[in-house]
Amino acid sequence: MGRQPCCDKVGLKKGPWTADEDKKLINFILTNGQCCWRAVPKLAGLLRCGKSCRLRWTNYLRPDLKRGLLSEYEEKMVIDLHAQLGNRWSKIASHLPGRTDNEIKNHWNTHIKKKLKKMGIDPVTHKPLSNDQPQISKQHQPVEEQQDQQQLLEVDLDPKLESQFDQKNKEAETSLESSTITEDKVVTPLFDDRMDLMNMNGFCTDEVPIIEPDEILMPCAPPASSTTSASSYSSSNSTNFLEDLQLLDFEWSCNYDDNNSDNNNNEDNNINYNNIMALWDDEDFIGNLDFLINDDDLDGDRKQVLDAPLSQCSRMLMDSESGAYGLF
DNA sequence: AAAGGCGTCAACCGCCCTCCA
DNA sequence: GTGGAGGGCGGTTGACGCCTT
Repeated sequence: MGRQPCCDKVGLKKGPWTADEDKKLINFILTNGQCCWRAVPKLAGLLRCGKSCRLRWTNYLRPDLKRGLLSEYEEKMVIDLHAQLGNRWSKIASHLPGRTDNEIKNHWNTHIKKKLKKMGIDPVTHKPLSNDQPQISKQHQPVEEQQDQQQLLEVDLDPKLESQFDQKNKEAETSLESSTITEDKVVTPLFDDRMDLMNMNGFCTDEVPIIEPDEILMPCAPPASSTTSASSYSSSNSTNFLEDLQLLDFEWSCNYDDNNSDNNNNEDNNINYNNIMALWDDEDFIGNLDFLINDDDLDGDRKQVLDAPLSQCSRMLMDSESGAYGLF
């Protein structure tokens, strides 16, 4: 006998999620947190497999997700990490804040693979393609492509950081002869040092923890005017779920203070939770969610917002017991 | 304007791993 | 030690939109 299916598939809905289903799922997770996924569809009133709910949440609805194309820097990180880890997309994703394994996998297959092949690099081995395989001879390769190829091997750094990096790298060279991979962490002197420097610069990288049920990061735009109300925005000027949240009349501070971990106070949590629930009851908001689902034409400015470093994030915590969200 | 090709990506499938009774 | 449940992961599929002819 084969393994039993993860759920009874009879009568279960498949295919694209509707805004209403999204609402139900988010509603449920905001209320109860991420618990047993198998029970989620039943409790949330969804005709979906638990697995489908988990995927929908982790790949699309999670509030800390970045949307839009991978930045050049992220792309280079993916290539670098792929060279070390292979197709371990979740590991790679854990190094890229706000990106999912599915997103990275798709981007790899649709963009990066072609890019590397075009430049004569084998996307599997990350070595120059052998002669029997079609490749562009370097002699005949356009200069700019040769430059691209070189740049792919190096992650761009802020010039201010470059000198710091050089110094740190020298130290690293003395302690580590070569890159090594451990079970859970890529140990690449060059790469990790760059990561350290990025952290110094306020850009969160390195080991990005998988989101815990009680800890969710919210990218944060500059503090919105407190006069903005939930009912005053429309889908026409709102392209992003996260942005929309920030436009609302919440007392959400963007000045996240790590030492302020005491902020998990229930009163604030309840206030914010009520705001969020009110938000989900707002039909415009669901409209925006639908817009988000079909969001495929972000303009440059918005993409910048989406790519904003996590240093600009406020931190949204979900009380693991009450399931209520609170914000620092 | 219509048809076909192509690219993209959300979602599904099935295997694997971990945990726990 | 063993088997089942639940979740994670990587590969694949299919719907949809855009582009070309």
